[in-house]
Amino acid sequence: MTPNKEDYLKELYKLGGLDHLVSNKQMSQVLEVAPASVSEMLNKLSQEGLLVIEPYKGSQLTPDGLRIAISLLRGHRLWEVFLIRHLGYTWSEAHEDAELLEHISPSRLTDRLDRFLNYPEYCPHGSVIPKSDGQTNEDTLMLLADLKTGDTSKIKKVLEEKKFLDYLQNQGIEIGTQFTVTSVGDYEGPFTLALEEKTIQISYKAACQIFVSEPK
Amino acid sequence: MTPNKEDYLKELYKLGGLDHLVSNKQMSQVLEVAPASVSEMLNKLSQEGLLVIEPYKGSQLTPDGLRIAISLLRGHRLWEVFLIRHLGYTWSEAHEDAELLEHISPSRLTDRLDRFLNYPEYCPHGSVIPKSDGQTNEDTLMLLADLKTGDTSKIKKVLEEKKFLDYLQNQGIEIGTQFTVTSVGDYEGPFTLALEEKTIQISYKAACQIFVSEPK
DNA sequence: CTCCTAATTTAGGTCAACCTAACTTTTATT
DNA sequence: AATAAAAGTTAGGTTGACCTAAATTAGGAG
Repeated sequence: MTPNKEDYLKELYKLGGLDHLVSNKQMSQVLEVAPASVSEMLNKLSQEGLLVIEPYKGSQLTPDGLRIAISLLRGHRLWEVFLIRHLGYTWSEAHEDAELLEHISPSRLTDRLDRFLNYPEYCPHGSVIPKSDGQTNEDTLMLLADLKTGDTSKIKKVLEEKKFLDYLQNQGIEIGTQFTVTSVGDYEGPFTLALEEKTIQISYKAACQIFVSEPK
Repeated sequence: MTPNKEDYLKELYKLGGLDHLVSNKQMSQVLEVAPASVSEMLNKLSQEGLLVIEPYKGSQLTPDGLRIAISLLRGHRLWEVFLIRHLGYTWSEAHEDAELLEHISPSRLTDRLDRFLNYPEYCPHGSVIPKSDGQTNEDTLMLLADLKTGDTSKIKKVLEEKKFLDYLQNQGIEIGTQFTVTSVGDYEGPFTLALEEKTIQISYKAACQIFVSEPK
């Protein structure tokens, strides 16, 4: 299992899990390789029994592939906790270096790291950290984009993408931040949020990448 | 710079530093690749200006190559400190996983790790940890194998090799352990050492892989 | 229901890092 | 100094992961 193949499995999981097939096009976009390269690599991985291909339709992880993907995510998120909690990383820095470190996550290491960090439930960006046995209970969250004016809620999870993370951190948004939606622009217009200390505006696109708890 | 090339530079440094040429044979042994593969790779690295080859004689790092090699060693040793101090690794486990982690050591990460660990001077096996700027003041030590009966000294550094490390740790040898040589076998016979609490015997070969301070 | 477009696959090629086998240079021995 | 052994290099081949270009399939629009 090379770092390369690991990335294919991880992205396949993130894009579809066990729910639905993932197209080669999506894979080629997130992995930034040519579609032909995706076909080729997926064929190898399917021969290894890690995923199943429906030709021209898409592919999906097998239980074996799932196990590997989840352990990568576990490593990634534990490393993020370490980098932010102990080394003073920013959100986006932590994500970047965790992308490298996740490929060095034998269970001997991740299990001990987990203990050292005192078994954190969430990564700094709000994603659930799978347990050592691969178990992972995702919370049911909603998109900020689906809130209405007047709703009050809490930031629970954000998608991990460098520029987006920097943008959020500059705005002062953190996991757990409580806010009230004070206005929602029409036609995918911006959301205005009242935080504890200040009011900020975020684009509709950003609102689609932020998960929040049920509003009250 | 791939992890592969990094390993060539690191081993070249460990085998010869800037002192003397290193033969391809040595390189092929420590890297466990065919001699022909060494020739090929060293050629590439010399084209990149990281080392100089004297055909049929051996090769040596340039200042650029040295810089990379030292930063790898720095990463390796800092990771070892972390693994042992915070994750409860044994000597040999720490060495193994540090071999992987060292290839993920951008200075952003190692410098912060260094600070987190409170700027340790030595790795758990007694090697000096190079500073961020590449500076490294090696202590002058002597081999345990060169001590005479009656000499009293302290363990300062041990070579990092899995089976050897396990052997030492089982014997209760640690960096800083004080001991007195109570007998030296003839013809490369074993050394008998009186530690604080007990007496142990170690082979001549082992005595050649242990560094100690000047006896008093 | 045909046809066009977008997605996918196949074919053929590159590059990095390895290998074995054959050849050359160095060195050590007689 | 001649030559055999050891070390190093060159040549040619393999594998993994990528690429472009060409051929194929799927699915929606008229």
